Amino acid sequence: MATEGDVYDRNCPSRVIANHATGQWGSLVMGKLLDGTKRFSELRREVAGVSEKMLAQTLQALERDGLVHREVHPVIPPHVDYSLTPLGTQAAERIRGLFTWIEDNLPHLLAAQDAYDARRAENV
Amino acid sequence: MATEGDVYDRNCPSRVIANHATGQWGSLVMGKLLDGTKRFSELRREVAGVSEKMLAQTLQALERDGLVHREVHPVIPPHVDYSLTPLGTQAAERIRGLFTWIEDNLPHLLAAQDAYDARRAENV
DNA sequence: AGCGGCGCTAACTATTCGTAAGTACCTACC
DNA sequence: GGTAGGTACTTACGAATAGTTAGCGCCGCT
Repeated sequence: MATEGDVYDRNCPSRVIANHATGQWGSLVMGKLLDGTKRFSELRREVAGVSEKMLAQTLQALERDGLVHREVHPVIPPHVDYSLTPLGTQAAERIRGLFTWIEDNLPHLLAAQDAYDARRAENV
Repeated sequence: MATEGDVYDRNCPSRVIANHATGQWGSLVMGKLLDGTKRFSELRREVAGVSEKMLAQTLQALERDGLVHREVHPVIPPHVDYSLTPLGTQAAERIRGLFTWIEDNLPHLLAAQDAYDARRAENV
């Protein structure tokens, strides 16, 4: 192995990429793009809560990492398509796996939160 | 389905849990704990770059979500063990999957960054 | 006797993020 | 024909969030 990655090394570039892919907006955008090509404004609407600033910033980071492909159609009004690269698709599948797991196990997770809060309450 | 989770709804509790699990420190901590029970100071050392404040905060969030188990041994000097719950183990496996994928594909990702930077440079 | 390790917490500061507005151009409507 | 709205962003500023430093009480080691 010529290049070795270690996300537990704070100076390893893989750490930065991991932050882009697992960050709040990066992960949600990747997950959405797994459904297919989307326009900027579609993502803005579908990834609820993201601001235009953060969406633009997130997409630029993911594009630089080679996870997202940006295609500009030089028409008026502007039309820009975002899609996953083959590389990005592989990453997105893993992210989506986590999200669906969380969604499927939400009842257990919420129950754990309640139990935790109850324990806290009685120990005061 | 009684309880429905949707990480793309900004008010869904799954969004918060997803942020804990995919956040910079949360994801790294979960990944590390997949190797087995760790003490606070072990995590601090092994998750390079985390501050004590963020580690404590992160562990508390993960504990509340039922992903991490915290066991205090009331001895002096203090001894606290952190481990993954069965629930946390499932989530951590998915996180680890993403990390190892990133580490394995680092050369491709770095190449993509270089290509992107080169494209930017000539278009100036 | 002093230093460092243990697992935190509190106060302060640096960095990041969200909010709101501006850009330049077009379509549709009244 | 003037206003409202949509496209894909960028910029400036206040608010939230993260990192830095210090301290705590107690211990073993030297």
